[in-house]
Amino acid sequence: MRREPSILHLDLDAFFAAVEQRDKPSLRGRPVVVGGTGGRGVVSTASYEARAFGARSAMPTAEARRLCPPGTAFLGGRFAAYRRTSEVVMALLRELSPLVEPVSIDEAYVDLAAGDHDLSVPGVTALAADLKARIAVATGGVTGSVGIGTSKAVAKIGSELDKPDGLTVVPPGEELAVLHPLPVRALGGVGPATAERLAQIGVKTIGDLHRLSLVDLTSLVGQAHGAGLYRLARADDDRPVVTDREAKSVSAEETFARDLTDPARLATEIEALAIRVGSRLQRSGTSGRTVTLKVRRYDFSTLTRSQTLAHAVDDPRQIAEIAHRLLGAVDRSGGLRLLGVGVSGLSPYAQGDLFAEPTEVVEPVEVVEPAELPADPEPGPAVVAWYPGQDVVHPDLGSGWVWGSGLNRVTVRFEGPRTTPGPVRTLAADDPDLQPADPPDWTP
DNA sequence: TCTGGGGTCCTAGGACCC
DNA sequence: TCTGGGGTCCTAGGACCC
Repeated sequence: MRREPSILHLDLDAFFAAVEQRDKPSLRGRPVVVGGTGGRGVVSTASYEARAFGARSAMPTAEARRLCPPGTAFLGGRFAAYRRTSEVVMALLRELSPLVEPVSIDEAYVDLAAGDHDLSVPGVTALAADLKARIAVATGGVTGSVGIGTSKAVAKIGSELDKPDGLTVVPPGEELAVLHPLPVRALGGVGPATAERLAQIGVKTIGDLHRLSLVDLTSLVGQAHGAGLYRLARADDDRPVVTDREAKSVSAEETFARDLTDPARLATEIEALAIRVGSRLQRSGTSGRTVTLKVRRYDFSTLTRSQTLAHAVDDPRQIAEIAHRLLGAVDRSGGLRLLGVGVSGLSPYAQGDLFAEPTEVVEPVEVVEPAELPADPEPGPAVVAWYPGQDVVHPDLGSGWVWGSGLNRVTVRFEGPRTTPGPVRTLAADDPDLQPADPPDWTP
């Protein structure tokens, strides 16, 4: 725990749904559910309007459909748009400090002590308010909740306290007063199973947890977990903000619309998964020694089978061959609902070739520097609001997304053939040919 | 038309080595 | 003759996170 509130946690509010509402004005103010739209889909994100009807993350989409009224939008998701919007936000965070730890596409920690900031409570409060305003402008209205405190755990809990669009600074010395009334579930690492175990001995709040001895806690939930919770209940958390971590495993899995029994179909699916995993390994210049097959049966029982090899692999054919052999040893009667293939035990460089250089991934990009363009007159009202990351279409130039925008110009990167990034073009912001793209998969 | 997909970390038992 | 213990690797499963 630090003496100053120098760790910031940002959590974007209902992020996927917020991006959809930004890009499709007709969705604003209405319930929006983003996630799997098929029969076995689950909800990734529900907008706050949808949450009012009970829709929640991880809920089966079928249940969300029952809960939400007609007119609710159920969307499959546009991950490229989310990633681009996320990058805009992460770039703003990196302006605050070089120490930014993205936790996921919509969440990050920032170590403000590594930047040049006034770390008093009023100082960081003003900083957070300014950050939130800049995020809203840069993303076209996506909001985030910020928590600031003397540790990661306190910052994270702070960001949860005032959602959405929240701002909570926990002053040094007040950590326990903030933590102790909260349910144990508020602590990172306390899920349904741990909460249930704690509830059985009458522990409901973090304050209750504080009264448990280390021995009681570890005997209840295990050595590492118990020791971790013992410290968290005391706001004793010195985990650093880490900018990038090496991946430890790469995997792909698929739930089928109907359970599969046909051996040929299963073999095809394994090959497809192995190609997804292998190509990602090759793109990142890694390979791994352990191949894992995951199987979920018709009754939702789930098992894994793995094999560790003498050498690391990244070749989809080899991965598929091992996964297929592992599948041969599991009971497939009754049908399989899901198959997954993963590779772990990763090491840099492929296939045990010690002298190979990592494959350089070259993205062909043709960029027209926006700097060559005339500057915008200042100040003045924007003609049209364009937002970085926004999907757009142009009758002659095709589909693309907004790279940057000024008061009366907009820079768009148009998609090239297939997935090759196309050229960047700058257009007048009021060009009538340029239109926001409608999000696909729109089901009223 | 119940329950996704991509991860991380921990535990526990057995094999094997010293 | 009898009886160890520690460390590491592998496998499988489970909890948890977003």
